[in-house]
Amino acid sequence: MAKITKQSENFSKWYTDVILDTDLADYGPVKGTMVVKPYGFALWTNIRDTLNKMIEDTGHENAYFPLFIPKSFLEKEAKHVEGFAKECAVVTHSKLIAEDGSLQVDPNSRLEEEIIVRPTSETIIWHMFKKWITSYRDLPLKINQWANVVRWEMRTRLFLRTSEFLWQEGHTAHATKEEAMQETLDIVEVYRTLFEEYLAIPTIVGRKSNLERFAGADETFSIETMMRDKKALQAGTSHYLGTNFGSAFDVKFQSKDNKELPVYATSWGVSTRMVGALIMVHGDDNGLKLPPKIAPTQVVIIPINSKKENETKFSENIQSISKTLRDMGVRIKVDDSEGSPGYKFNKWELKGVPIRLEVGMKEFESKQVTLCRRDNGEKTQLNIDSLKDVQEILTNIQSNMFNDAKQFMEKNTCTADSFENFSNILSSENKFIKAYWDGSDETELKIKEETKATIRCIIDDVDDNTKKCIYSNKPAKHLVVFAKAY
RNA sequence: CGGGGUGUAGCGUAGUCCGGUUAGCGCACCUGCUUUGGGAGCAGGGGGUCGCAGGUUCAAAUCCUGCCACCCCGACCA
Repeated sequence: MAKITKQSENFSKWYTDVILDTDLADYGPVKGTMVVKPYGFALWTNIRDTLNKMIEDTGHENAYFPLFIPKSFLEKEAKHVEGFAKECAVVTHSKLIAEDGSLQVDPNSRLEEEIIVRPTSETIIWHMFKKWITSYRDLPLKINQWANVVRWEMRTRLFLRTSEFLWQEGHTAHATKEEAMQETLDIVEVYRTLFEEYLAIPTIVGRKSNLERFAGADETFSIETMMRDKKALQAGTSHYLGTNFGSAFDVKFQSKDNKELPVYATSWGVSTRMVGALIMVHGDDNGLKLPPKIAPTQVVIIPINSKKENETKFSENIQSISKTLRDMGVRIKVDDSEGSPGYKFNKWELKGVPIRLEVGMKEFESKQVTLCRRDNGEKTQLNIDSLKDVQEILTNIQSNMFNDAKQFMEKNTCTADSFENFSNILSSENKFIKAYWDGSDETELKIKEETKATIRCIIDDVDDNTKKCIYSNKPAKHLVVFAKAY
């Protein structure tokens, strides 16, 4: 395990170093693909299980739809096609021929209709919804699936943007516009809770501008987060799809009073990108820093008994400490591998384990453990009889990490009253900027061109004429957050 | 696709301009001894079709031709 690049030297390199050195993931052989290694998968699993419970608790059911989508399905919703056409993996043949030890595609096996590897599942799900929805009694239909999707991206980065990624995608169908919009917003709250209470990541929530909206949505809400380099990461989205997919797939239902009515839709998702957010929001020069609630290992115990004194009693002590913690429901690991204590301290700090307990002869004799916190580096002595305090310390670390991140985001969010001021901030400090915007695509594009900052989301609407657009100076329609984004 | 690079052991590299011993070094790995409370030391050891194919030559990692792959910067994006 080599030393990682400092954040201040090269943040991108730091990010990659951390992922590779902590065994979260590795590169796959096909460009843009990623192997999620056991430590990374354990982290993902914890996030997934937490969110899955929240999704089920809000009345959604899990299901699984096919990976393969007929090409014609994607053509049915005009904007959806446009948005995804340029990044689809396409299956065109079904056979290979072995020739002198090499494989050739069999030209005779060409498929009549090409198959798309799903970049998202709206089309296939609405194809099925047509079969399932006929009456008001079938609504609302609230489905979620955990799946992999493929988007053939030009530039990829571990966890943030890979050709294939894991996610959950929720798809719901409703009888009214109001109900669908409420669902869209309810999900935003579910995501916000996941981020703030479990991942300890503060969020900014708002609507997307026309240009940034999901292909096929009438309205997109996004969860925006600030990384340690002050760049924004869109960490989750919830879309109000109106009747776009309902009408594209000809889904209608009969109401109580026997009318034929359109079906309203939502879709929403979060992905393995969350792991990237976790790394970049909390990590420091010593590596990962994982919030206790989702850390694969919450407490690592390092036995230190180099001289192998009193071995039996010593290891009984370690076992008793482990058992006490395990019985409390704490996820622990004892590192009794070979290697120096210093090496292990650094290794587990790098891996972001919230609490390290050092137990050597000193501690053994005084019936104590040395407790070191990953969030602030504090070392304290803890009596063996007070091990139950660990639970409370974990809770404290969790909230401390959230507060740190929140403070960081607030400190690096400002307002701008002129475009000159606006550009200066972006070129010198790279902060989030709250500013007024006239609501036009044109202005948004010009600002992006000149500063590389984009509208992350709309946080408020304006209807009096006193507020002016930061760029055009025309009457403002919205208060928005600008930032450079991943 | 436009611009710029790079391919030598698991990783990082020297050597290429100017062809010439057994392709060198660091990390990692293996063995042994000494160590072990903040990334241990010493000694020994294993691992290479020098991206691929062809050519020039007594001799090619090095020169020539062709191909392939990957990386960085731009448009796309959970």
